[in-house]
Order: sequence, then C-alpha cells, then structure tokens
Amino acid sequence: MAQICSECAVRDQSLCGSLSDTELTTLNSIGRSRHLNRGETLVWAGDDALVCANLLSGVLKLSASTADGREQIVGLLYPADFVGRPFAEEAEHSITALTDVELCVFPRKGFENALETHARLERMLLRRTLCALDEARARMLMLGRKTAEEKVASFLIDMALHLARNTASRVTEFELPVTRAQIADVLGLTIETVSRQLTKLKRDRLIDLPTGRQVMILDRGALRLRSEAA
Amino acid sequence: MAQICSECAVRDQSLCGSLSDTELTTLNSIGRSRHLNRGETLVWAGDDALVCANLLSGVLKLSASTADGREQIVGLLYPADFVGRPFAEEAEHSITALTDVELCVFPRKGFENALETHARLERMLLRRTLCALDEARARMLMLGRKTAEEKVASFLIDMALHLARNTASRVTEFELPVTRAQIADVLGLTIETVSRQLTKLKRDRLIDLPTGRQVMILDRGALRLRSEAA
DNA sequence: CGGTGGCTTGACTGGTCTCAATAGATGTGG
DNA sequence: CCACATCTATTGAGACCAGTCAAGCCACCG
Repeated sequence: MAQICSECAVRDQSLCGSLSDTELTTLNSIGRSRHLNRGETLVWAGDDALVCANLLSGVLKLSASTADGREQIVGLLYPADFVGRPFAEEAEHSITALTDVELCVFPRKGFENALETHARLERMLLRRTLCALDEARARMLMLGRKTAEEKVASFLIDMALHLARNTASRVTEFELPVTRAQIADVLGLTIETVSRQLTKLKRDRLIDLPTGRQVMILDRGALRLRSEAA
Repeated sequence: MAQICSECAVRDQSLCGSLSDTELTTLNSIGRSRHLNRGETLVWAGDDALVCANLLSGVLKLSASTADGREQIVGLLYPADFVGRPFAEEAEHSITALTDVELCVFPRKGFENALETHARLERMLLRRTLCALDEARARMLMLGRKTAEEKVASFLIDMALHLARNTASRVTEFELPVTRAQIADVLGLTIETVSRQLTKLKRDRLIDLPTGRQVMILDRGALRLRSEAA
C-alpha cells in the first residue's frame, strides 16, 4: 500500500478507525489503493465476491436487477463507508462508481481473517451493518408506500444530509452526483416522472435548479412535509 | 427462565446455537419466556428499545409507517430468528405477532453485554445481520421494480420456502399465517390488488386456494417465471 | 458544425388504487 | 341452534397516478 493508514483521508470515520496504529499493520499489509472512473464497475452481481473495501472518496451505487433488465439501486455508499459483503461466496449486487472513486481494497478472505482476529473491527462492522439494515428498511417504506412526489422530496433531503454545504440564509445547496436515470433507479420511478416532480417542486419554489445538476433547497420545512404526507 | 436452554425448541438453529452449555449460563439467567397472542405488539416504533429476543414459534412482522398511517411490512420473522436491534436506544420499527408467538426475551443491555463477552455470539449475529441486509435489498428490488403479479408470485414462493410441506406429486401446500391486508403491506399493494392477482393465478391453474388461507402451489416452475419476468 | 447524452415536456395508455356492494367466515350471546 | 355483529375476502366500476412513447431542447465535444 503506497500510502500508510495514518495518512488515510477517512482514518477516523471508517471502520479502521476502531484499530490502533499497531493493529492496523495487518490490514495495512493486505490493503491496496484503487481508483475507479465514473461508470466503472467494481463487482458484478453473481461474480465471486473477491474483495471488500473502504470508500475513500466519491460515490458508489449498489444495484440489483431483474432478469429482463429493470434495475433498482439498493444503496448508495459515501466516503468512509464500508464496501462489500464478508462471508458470502457470491456477490448479490453490482457495485458501480457514480463519480470517480478512490478505494482501499482488501482481499475478502484476508479481511475476514482480520475480523476474526480483531474483535473491535468485528464490533464496528456489526454496528454499521445494523445501521445499514435500518436504512434499507426505511427505504422499503419509501418504495412501497410513498408517492412520486414524496419519493423525490425524500431523496433531495437525503442527498442534502450527505452532501450539503449550508450557505447563509438557511439555503442548502449541493451538486447531485447522479443523473436523473440514477435518481429514478433509487426511487423506483422513471426518468420522466423524476423530471416532472423536480420541475413541480421548482415551480412551487421549494427548490431551485440553476443547472441540471445543481440543487438549492429553498424551503426545507416544506420539502420535508412533502416527503412525509400525501 | 422456566425451561433451560438445552430443552429449547430452536436450540440448534438460533443464535444461541453458537454457544456451549456452560457459556449459555449468562443468557439463561437473564432470558425470560414470553407469550404473545395473535395481534399483540411487542415493540412500538419510537419506543425505547428495551428488549432483544429469540423467536421460538410463530411469525412476527416488522413494520414501518408514514405519518398519515400507510404501513409497510419491512420484514417477517420465523422460528429461530433473532428479534430486536442491539445498540439502538429507540426502536425504528414496530414488532407485532401475526400468529400466537413464543419468545425467549432478553433485556437489551444484558444481551449487549453477552455480545461483548462472547465473540462467537457476536460473530453469528453479524452473519445473520448481513443476510438480513441481503434479504432487505432483494425486497427493495421487488418493491421498486416488480409488477403486482410478480410481487404476489414472489411472495407465494417465499412463503413456500418457509412453511411448505411437500405432498406427493410435486404439489406444495401450506397455510398462510397472514391476512390479505398483511400480504398487501408486505408487497406495497392494496388488499384488492392482492386478491385479484391471487384469483388470476388460481384461474390460470398455477395455484389453488381451497380456503382463504390454504394455498397449494400446482406449478412451481410457472409461478417462478411469473415472479421474475414481465 | 453535427453527434451525443442528459434533460424536459406533451399526449396518451394502462396498471393499480379507490370506492362500493356483496359474500363468506368466525365468534358471541340469546 | 340460530340471529347477529364483525372481520375477511372477492368482485366490479371508475378515477388517477405513473409509465410509455415521442419530440425537442440544451450543453458539451470531437
């Protein structure tokens, strides 16, 4: 590994933050830095699950598909998130870069050994997995029971939480790391419906869309209301 | 605890199966047997998360709701499944009995202590949680991208896996532990749509419905086809 | 310039929901 | 054992939300 863990961009927030510098030597020795270009896929669903990783920068999507090609994004991963599925021989989901991405990649078997050796690492992974499960289930409520407008509003609020810079005057502004098609795949909608709902929120002055990718949340309270009720 | 672990109905399949008889003394001392009647709720979403448990018999639902009362069932729990959410102060989901239920209940704090003491227990819980996450994500694909017919077919196949008795002649038969309303809440549909799709599958001779709750799968292959393609 | 990919908008379709009526199950008390 | 209430399930008619198909816009780029 070219760069050592103590210089890692996400040293404190990532799973590895649970380990001391000396404990990290094992992981350090098996970890490799890896870059993915926007659009590149790290793992295909159905492949052998060969790697785990920590996400250093960028955004990854986790996606599942039906036999005839309909796609659903089942999770988005942000810097410091853990990537991969220990203890499974075969990958259930594809993992694809939505932006350029930097990863710290471990061979799965080696990472599993580290889990068994370092109880604290295992404990942190358990906590993260439990949180990921809560999040997945919250998204099930959204997919099953929310309207298109509620879904889009929820998505924007969610994105703001992960990416937002707060400017003065209570306006939140950020740049979407995803296309309309990808938003649709997260929300279980079509591109056209996403576009129409965004236009509607803009027309109602809850948000502004200076460019296609730029989003300004003008009235977060109202947006939250639309994300929750009919 | 009235009955000791060595006599437990799910001793081998449950999380506790990872522990030796002597290791079990801790859990044994804090575990309490508990019965729930059909319809009773163990935990309400938003409550303090006070308990964890192992499910001994019956079926539980995990559910989330919007502010205006729309409900989504985000998971079903069967005998030997683990119940609850360690390391969270507040419950994210309601836990309700769909049938009469027997549980082995632990105070959450005590169970968390046991996790920290017994690495093998923690390891087994991690593996289960990872599997639960895979399952939740598979269900996200279903909720977001499948049609009503595909959803109902998927549900029946899923139920068969958990409950089925195989009779002669490749026919699978079981009794639904859930009402049409609950099926609808699992699939993100309405009662009426579920009923119509079941009738349709029956008319097409893929299944039979001798009574409202009894299901016979007549052609599993064809049913699987309908669960996957348009 | 023309080509490409991403986005928006419109017209139309159709699958699912809503509302409503009815029938079947189940349980209770007279 | 029956009358009745209640809960569950089925079925139909109509409305509506989101999907489909199609056209056009815009920014970017060779």
